[in-house]
Amino acid sequence: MTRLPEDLPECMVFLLGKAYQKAHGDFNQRLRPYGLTNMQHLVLEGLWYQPGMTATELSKLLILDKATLSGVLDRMTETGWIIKSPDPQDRRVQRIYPSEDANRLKPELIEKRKEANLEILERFTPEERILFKRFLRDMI
Amino acid sequence: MTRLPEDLPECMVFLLGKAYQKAHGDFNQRLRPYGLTNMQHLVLEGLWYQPGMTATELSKLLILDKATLSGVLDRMTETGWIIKSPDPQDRRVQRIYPSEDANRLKPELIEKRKEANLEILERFTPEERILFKRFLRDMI
DNA sequence: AAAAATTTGTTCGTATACAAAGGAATTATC
DNA sequence: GATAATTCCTTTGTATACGAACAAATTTTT
Repeated sequence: MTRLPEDLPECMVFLLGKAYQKAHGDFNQRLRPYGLTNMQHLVLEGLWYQPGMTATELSKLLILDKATLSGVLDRMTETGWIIKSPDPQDRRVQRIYPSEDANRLKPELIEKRKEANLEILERFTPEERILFKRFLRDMI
Repeated sequence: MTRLPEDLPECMVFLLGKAYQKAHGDFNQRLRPYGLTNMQHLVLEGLWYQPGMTATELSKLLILDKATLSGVLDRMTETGWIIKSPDPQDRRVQRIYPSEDANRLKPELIEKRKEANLEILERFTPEERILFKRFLRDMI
């Protein structure tokens, strides 16, 4: 079995990518039974925090490209997770709300994210958890 | 301006994703003049480490889905960064090599990754850098 | 109020990502 | 030594990602 080039385990882009790949994949597995993706779950969290946001507001909140979000919202409308309703003040804008079905599943779905988060953090000590999160936040 | 839901800055999947998004985007900017992507650069690093690897070996080394790698290698062959040559022992296998053009740019390209890495790390103290990398490696 | 600039959201093009299925070649098993 | 199991890689289908260009609507400027 080939080993890693000496530098790769030192390269932050690589390390961040692989750590995210792992966390992202695990969380997606957890969401699979619901037919939701990580990204779609994230959108719901945003909308539960503040229902009726516009796509632009959501994309700023979640640090997402508006072109990416556009597709995500399309699929979520298609599958009934969210509802778009036109803004009477500004005809360019659509206000976005979680659907009733989504709201019904809210406690369960929030719980899933907490589980996924704990699974990641449990290998670290409480001090390490604080530090790790601080490092990541400092990058954003 | 909307603020983040209280939990998002605590969610590791979110934090890892955004930190990676940032690092990945910055590195891609640096590589843009060469017409290379982060992923393609990574493939070259793998091949410089051990030329003649098969796609399967590369995908294990770089922790990549083989289906994803297949497309990346196609594009890199198309643009002349790598060369595929059939293995005489096993007709299923293609051995992959960096092209002459790629080798010529090797020092310059390696330097780019180092620069990107430093840009990320310079905001942390030496002790923090060690810790941060350890945390990320522990996740993989 | 007409022209210019900006904002909102979509569409297009390209590049990952990965599950699942498939074709071709090789190896293992009986 | 023929069948089964495995391996290598590609293809298909769906979901991000994001730059760039765009139409429609709104705001700003003059």
